[in-house]
Amino acid sequence: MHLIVAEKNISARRIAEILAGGKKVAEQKDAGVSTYHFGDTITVGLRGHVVEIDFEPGYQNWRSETATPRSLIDAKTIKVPTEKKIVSLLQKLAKKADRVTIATDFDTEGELIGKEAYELVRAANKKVTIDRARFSAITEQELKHAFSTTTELDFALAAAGEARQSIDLMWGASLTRFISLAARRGGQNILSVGRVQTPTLSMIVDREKEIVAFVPEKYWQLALDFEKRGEVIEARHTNGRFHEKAAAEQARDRTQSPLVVKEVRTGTKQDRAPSPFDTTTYIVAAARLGLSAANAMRIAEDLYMNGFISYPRTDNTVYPPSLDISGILNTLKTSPFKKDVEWVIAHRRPVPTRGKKSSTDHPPIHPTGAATREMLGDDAFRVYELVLRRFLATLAPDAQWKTLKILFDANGEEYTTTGGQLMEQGWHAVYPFSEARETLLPEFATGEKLPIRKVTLDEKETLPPARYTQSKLIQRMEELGLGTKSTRHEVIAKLVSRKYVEGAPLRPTLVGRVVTESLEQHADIITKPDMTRTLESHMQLIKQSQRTREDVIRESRDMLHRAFDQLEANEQVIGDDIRNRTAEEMNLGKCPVCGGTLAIKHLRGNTQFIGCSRYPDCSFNIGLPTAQWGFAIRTDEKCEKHGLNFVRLVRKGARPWDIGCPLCHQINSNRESLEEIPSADKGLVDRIQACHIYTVADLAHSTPEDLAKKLGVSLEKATELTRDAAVVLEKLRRRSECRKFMRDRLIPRKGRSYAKILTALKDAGITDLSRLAQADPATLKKSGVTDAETEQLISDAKIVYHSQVLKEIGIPAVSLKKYIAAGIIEPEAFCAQSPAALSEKTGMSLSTIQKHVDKVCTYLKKPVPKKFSKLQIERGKKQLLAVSGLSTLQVEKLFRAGIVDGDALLATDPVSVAAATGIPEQKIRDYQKVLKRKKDTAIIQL
DNA sequence: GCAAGGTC
Repeated sequence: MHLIVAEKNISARRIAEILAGGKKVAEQKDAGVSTYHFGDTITVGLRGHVVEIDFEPGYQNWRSETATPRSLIDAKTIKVPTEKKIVSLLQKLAKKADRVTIATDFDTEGELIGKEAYELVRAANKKVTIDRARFSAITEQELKHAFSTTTELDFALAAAGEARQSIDLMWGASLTRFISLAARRGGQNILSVGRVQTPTLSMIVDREKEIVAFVPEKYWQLALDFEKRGEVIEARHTNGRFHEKAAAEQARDRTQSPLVVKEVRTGTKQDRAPSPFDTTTYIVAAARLGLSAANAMRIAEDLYMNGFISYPRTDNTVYPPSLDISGILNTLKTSPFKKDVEWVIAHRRPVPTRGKKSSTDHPPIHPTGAATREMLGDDAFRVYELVLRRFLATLAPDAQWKTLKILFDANGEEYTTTGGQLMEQGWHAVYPFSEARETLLPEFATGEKLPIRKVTLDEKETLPPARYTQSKLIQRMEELGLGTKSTRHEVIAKLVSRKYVEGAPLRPTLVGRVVTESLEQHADIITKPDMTRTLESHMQLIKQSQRTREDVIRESRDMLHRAFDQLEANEQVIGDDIRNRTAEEMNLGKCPVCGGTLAIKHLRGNTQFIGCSRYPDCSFNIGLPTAQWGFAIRTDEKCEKHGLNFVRLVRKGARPWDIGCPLCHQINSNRESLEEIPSADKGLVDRIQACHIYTVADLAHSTPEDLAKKLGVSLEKATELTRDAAVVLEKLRRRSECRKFMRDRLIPRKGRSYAKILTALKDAGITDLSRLAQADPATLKKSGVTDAETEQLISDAKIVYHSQVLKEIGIPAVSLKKYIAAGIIEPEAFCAQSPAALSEKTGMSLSTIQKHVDKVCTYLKKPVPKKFSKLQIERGKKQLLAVSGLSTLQVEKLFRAGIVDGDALLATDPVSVAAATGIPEQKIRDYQKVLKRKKDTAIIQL
C-alpha cells in the first residue's frame, strides 16, 4: 500500500482526487480523521504540526529551586504529540504501508512537519521506503510531476525549522518565567515575552510615546472662494502651509479681485486595477468593513473550509499560470454577482494584475464557489463579496481619469484648484470598496477674470502620528518580517488577552508599557525585530548546510545566558519596578471616608475586595464576589456620582461580569438588607449611608458610642441599632447559607435557573436551612425542583441543620457522624429513647451517650434520664461479672439494656430483658436466683 | 502557567 501524507485534510482530499485520475475515491473516517482511498493508495492529512516541542519532564514547576528560569536555556527538549488521534492513525497506516510519500507544503515549516511525520512513520515501521513529493500548487500537472520525481526529505531544511522552534521556546519560556516571577505575577496575569510578540508590543509602546511627546506646531492655510457662472469654487494658495502667521496674513491681505486664470493644465491619469489579495492586504481591506484581524481570519477560514474561497493564509499576490480563471468566472455566474461577473468577462484585461510578492505555497485569495447571503449569513457574505469583487477587479481594466489643474493669480498671489473626472471607470465598476471620487470643474480659459467672494485664513496644528490599527500593525509586522501570514493576527490577539494592549486603534496598557521598558533596559535584544532577522539569516545558513542546527542554537544560548547575567543581577530592581509602577492599574479613585485611594486587592486564594490605601487607619472597604466569578479589574469608565472607575470580573471562557461603579453596586445591593433592620426607618437608613456605612455587617460591627456620634442619635438608639443589625446579619448569613446549599445540590438544567427557584422559595418563606428541613415537599416541587431532588434536599437539610444545632449543643463531630449513621438526626431523638438504646444503635459506650443525652435534654429543657456514675457502673459491672455463668459479652448487653448492677437485674422482668438483650429467659432467671442467694447470704452474715 | 508555528 502507498501512503501519502499531506499537511492538512483538504490537501489530502484534493491530492487523492487528482491522483485517482477520475477513478472513485472512497473517504473513510477513523476517530474523526479522514483518509482517502483509491487503488492501492491511501492519502491522509495531518493538522499542521502534530507534535510540539517542550522541555523534558522536571521543568514544570516555575518556582523550583533547581529548575530556575535560566536553567531552561540548557534544558533538554522532547517532542510531544499534540494530535494523538492523527499520530496513532498515521502509525497504524504506516505499519501496513510499503511506501510512504511525504506531501506536505513546500516551505520550511512544511518540511519540518514532513520530518515529524517521517519520524512517526519510521518509529512504527523500520523498513518502509519514505520519499518526499514537492509541488507548489495542487494541480494535475504539478502533482504528476512531483510524484514521478520524488526525492528525499530535506533534513537541512527541516533542521532550520527545528532551530527556530528551540530558540523560540527557550527564549520565550525562560524570559516569561523570569519576568513573571520577578514581578510576582502568576495565573492569568503572567507577563509573557517572545521573539515576535515583544517587538510588536514595543512598536505599539513606541508609537504611544511619540504621541505623548508630540508637540503640535501651528501652521496657516490660505484659501479663497471664487464664483463662476453662479457656482462657488475653492482655490488654495500654492504656498501650501505657512509656518509664520505674519507671512500668511500678508499673503491674505494682498489677495485681491480679480482672480485671473494664468494657466490650464489638462492631463490623464491611469488608475491601476488592484492586485490580488494575500493575507495582509485582505486583512487591510476587511478592516474597512469593520472587522478585526482575528475576526477577518476566522470568517475567511470558515469560507475556505466550506469551499467558497481559496486558502486564506498566503503570501502570494500573483495568480499562478495553472489557476483556471475562466473556469472560476463561469462558476461565479451562478452567484448573486452574475451581472458583475458577466461585465468582467466582457471587459477582461489581457493579463490579470499582479502584486509585488510572489511565492509558491498557495495562490492569492480568490473565490472558488458561488454562495448566497442565505447560505453564509451577513458577515461571512460581506467577506465573500469582498473577496469575489477583488478577484473581479484584478481581471478588470484600469480606470482612466482626466485631470485638470488651474493656476490663478490674485494680485501677485498664486492660487490653484484641481479637478478629476473618471473617463473610464474600469475596475471601479465592480469594486466599490475603494471609492472613486470625482471633482468636476467647469472650463476655464487663460486670461479669464473671476470675482473673489471670500478669502479664508485657517489656523491649524500639526497632528501626532496615528495609533496603529490592527491592520496597519499587521502591515508593519510584515515589513519587519515579524510573524507569518498565519500568526500575525494571533500575536495581536495574544497581546490583547495578556492585557498588554487594548482598544481600537491599539493603545498599550500600563502593564504593557512597564514590561516593555523593563525589557528594553535589561534585555534589549528581545524587544527588537533584529532578532527575527538574525534568526532568518541563520536559518538560511542551516538550509544551505553551511551551519548546523546545534551550532546556531548554541550561539543563541550564549546570547540568552548573557541576557540572564544582567537580568539576574537586577532581579530585585526589575521586580520592584514592575510591581510599583503597575499597582496603579488597580486604583479606582478617592476613598469616600478619608480621601485616601481605593484599590482592588487580590489576596491568596480567591479573595478579592476593594480597600483603602490608608488601612489600617481607614478601614473602609467594599466586598467583591470571589475570583471564582471572575478576576476583578478596573475599566476606563468612571462613575459620575462617585468618581470611581468601574469594576469588571473577567473569567476565561465566560462573558465578563460588569459590576459598574463598585460603590453604587455596594449601596444598591445592600439597601434592602439595611431596611430589614426594625429599628431603622428609611430616613435613618439614608443617614446611615451618608456616614458611609453601607452594609449590615459594617453596622453590626460598629461600636454604639461611635455610631451615636456619627449619626447624632442617642446611645440607646445606637445600641439598639447595632443589636438589631447583628440579628439581621445572622438572618442574612443563614439565607446565603441556604442559597449555597441549594446551589450545591441542584444540577444545572436547561430551562430553569437557580435565581428563579430561589425567589420562588423565598416567596414561600423558605429562606434558611431550618425552614427547608421542615418544608412541605409540595412547595419545593412547585418551585421547579424534581421529586427526587426534593426528597434529597429535605433530608440533607435536616442532617445539616440538626447537625449544626447538635454541634452547638456540644456533640463532637466524630460522635455526630455515628449518630447520623444510626439515623439519629434530630435533637428530640436523644430524649425519645433510653441512653442504653442509643448506645445499642450507635455502638458508643453508655457513659459517652449519657454525657450527650444530658447536654441535649438540658438544651431542650427536658428531664434528664437517670444517670449512672462511673463508679456505679464499675461497681455494677464487678457485681454482675461475679455472678457465675454471666460472660463479659452478656454484661455488655445488659448494660445497653439499662441494667447496670445486680439490684437492677434482680428487679427486672426476665421476659422483657430477654427480648431486649437476646439472652435466653431461663438464663436470666438462673442469674436472678444466684443473685438472690448471694444477697440473702449477705444479710444473714450481717 | 511559558514561544511561535502549523491547522480546524
